[in-house]
Amino acid sequence: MAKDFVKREENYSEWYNELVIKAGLAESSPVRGCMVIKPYGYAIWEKMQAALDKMFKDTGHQNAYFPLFIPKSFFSREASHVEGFAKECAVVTHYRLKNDPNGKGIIVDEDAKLEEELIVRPTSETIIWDTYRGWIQSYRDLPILVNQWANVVRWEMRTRLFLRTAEFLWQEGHTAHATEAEALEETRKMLDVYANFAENWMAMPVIKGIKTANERFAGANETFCIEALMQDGKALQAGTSHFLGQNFAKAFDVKFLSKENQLEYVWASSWGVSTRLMGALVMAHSDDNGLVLPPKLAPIQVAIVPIYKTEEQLNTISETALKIKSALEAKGISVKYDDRDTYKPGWKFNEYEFKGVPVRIAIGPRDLEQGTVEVARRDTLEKAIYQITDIENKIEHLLEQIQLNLYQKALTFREQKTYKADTWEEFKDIIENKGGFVYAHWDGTTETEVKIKEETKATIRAIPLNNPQEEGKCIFTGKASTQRVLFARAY
RNA sequence: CGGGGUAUAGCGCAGUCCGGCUAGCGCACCUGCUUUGGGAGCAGGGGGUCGCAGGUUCGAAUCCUGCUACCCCGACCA
Repeated sequence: MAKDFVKREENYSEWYNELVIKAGLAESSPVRGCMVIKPYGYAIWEKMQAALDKMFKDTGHQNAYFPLFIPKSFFSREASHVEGFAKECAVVTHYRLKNDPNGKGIIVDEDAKLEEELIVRPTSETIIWDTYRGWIQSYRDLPILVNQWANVVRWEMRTRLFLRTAEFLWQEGHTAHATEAEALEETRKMLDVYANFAENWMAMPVIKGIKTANERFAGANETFCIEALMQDGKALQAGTSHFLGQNFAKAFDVKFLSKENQLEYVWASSWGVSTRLMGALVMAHSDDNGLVLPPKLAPIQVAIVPIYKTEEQLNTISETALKIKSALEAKGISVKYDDRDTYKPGWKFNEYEFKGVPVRIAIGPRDLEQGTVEVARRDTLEKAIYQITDIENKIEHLLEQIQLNLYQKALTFREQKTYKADTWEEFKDIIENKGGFVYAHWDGTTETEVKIKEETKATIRAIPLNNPQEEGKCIFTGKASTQRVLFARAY
């Protein structure tokens, strides 16, 4: 596969697209902008889900499920929310089809028109807050800490596999609190959960920050985000956590009686990550030989390939291979022993390399004589001879090393691609010619932000948390500024 | 929604300008033999409403009209 595969440097988008398709992660579907997630891709998503779900449960959340369809009127309740999503909603208008009386095919039955159109959810704040009204009367009913795993639909103009599809899978947490401080704390806590997941599971370093008003979620008072840098120097928003204030409580009339017997509006947060993380994972680590998966998210962590000429050889090799397999599995390591005789070893080597399997073990007659195996690691492509004795601990250690190395590699890359710009010329030069993150002073106005975007396609990705304060002048207007913000071109 | 492009086997393409025998090539697939420590070789074989619908013609992948889908660049976005 790698032999007729587009190189990263030649065309990053094409490289990404081919990789996703040829590694068996996903493919586009007959429906505009939609995507089929194939078994291998879904297996990775399931590992992500499992890890995230546990983190949500560990922070006191429960899962629930709300309807796919939202009455149109719900959307207009929160003004900025409807404005933000109106342009990309799929709408259900009828509920029945019939045979075309004029002969062929099937048509919409005009008699089956819905009184009120239904929106296919682009996000669930509205239906959830409508529901929460019935769940909340007193401060004793709070907080509500609920997450839902679901699909949502946003009718985007242009789509890209995983990064932007018309329908995508995600989780959305929706919490309700008695106080502003508690809701804010929840918002920050979940941002930390996301950052932790990105860095420790995906091996992808992220910048935590706050979005500018211009980039804020429609209906939020504050949007927190984690931003990652991809290998082509473009930024990717990997997760968001929103402080919604009392906006949705007011729009859906969700009040509670406080300890002090006062009727008050509920405070809210919402937070989500999506299958976009799959795209991030691919773009963060993979190379010209294909996918590179961090061990913690690899569906197959170790592939064992036998090398043999005769059936007797295969039988003796299998004996050793299966012993190694169960020793590794006893450690919780997922292993595939690939003794298919329909493919040759060289073909299998490339196959597992292309699919990003972190560790490959090859066992041949030579190894059997010497009590060794050949171990190849995907991240560095290095091969080494290991004694079989204590192999499970050595491999376990190696997987940990690979996980750390991938993170370190991505971090080093990001640091190399992070710049400071003090003048407009410098800023434009970096954005145009180098790519990456650029820290620069900004006068704090949306007007300037929009103009910078128009001229350079760079947007403010975030105002980093704990951002050092520093006197300076806006690179665009020259007006006074107190801190640098993070700019980049983004996906 | 604006600008550009493409549509021929599972994938990638040639053929279209200038209509003509049975629509080709590479990869993949199937069978057989030889192979197996980094994508094997040889031989044989299967697979096509040429995007859809009309039209011109003795004859259309090729010319004309209409439609549809997809890709790239913008605007929009996780």
